[in-house]
Amino acid sequence: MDNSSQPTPGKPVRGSKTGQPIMVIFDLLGRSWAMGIIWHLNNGPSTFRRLQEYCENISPTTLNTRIKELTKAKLITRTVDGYTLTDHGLELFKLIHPLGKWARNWAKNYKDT
Amino acid sequence: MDNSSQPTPGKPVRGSKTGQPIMVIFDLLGRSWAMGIIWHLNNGPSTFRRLQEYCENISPTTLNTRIKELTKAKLITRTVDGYTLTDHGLELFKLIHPLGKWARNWAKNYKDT
DNA sequence: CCATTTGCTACGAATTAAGTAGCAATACTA
DNA sequence: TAGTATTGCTACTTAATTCGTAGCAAATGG
Repeated sequence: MDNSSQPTPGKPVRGSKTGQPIMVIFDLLGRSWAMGIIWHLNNGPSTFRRLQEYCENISPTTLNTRIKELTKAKLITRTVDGYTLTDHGLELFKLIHPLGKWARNWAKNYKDT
Repeated sequence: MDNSSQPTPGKPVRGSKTGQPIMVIFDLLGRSWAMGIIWHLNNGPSTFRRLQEYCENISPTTLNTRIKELTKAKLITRTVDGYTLTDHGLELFKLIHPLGKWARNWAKNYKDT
């Protein structure tokens, strides 16, 4: 399979020719559905089809691509129960978790104006 | 200008037909360079050209598109000194700031295996 | 004035994502 | 144990996004 666009630390990515970790993560997470997949997997392991339902309207092509990228990045893995967050993935989830509450407040103000 | 793909709370976005705030934010930030722009603007106001330098290799087309989206979302704004984070944008930056340290650790383990 | 710098826009090419169909492998059922 | 359903994809075509380069109008500087 083509591996060329897998954001890897130390290799050129969007935002950093030298592959700074934060830019690697931004490149990885800054792709369609990536953060949503991590968000949903926090609720426990999911099969491919279930993940497809959770992410409304995601195409199998894109889901499969994201799964492979996130797996190579060791943020998710596949178990007998389905796809699940790794320890790294869970840590990452915990970091982005506060976005949920913040986003609700942001949305409220968005409407106000 | 075309407004149709501006992720807006309450309107269908990638990941949520009903436009849940967190999915709106994921749609907004899950586009190329979006998080990188916010990251760089934390260092203070930047002109268009300077932002272009900070974000290595970003095309003016994409930068301009992202700027418009983030401006409509009230995360950034334009002042006499250049583009800068709004209060909302600064809050958001503070939330994603820990990703920097985490990413460095993640990258370390990435190499280890 | 005249030269720079700035903030873009235009536009074609390349890359990424969407959408739909369907198939091979596994799990379940009668 | 043969038949049925479910799962995890792949194939393929079309649509949308992003890139890359050129360059121009407006503001700024000398």
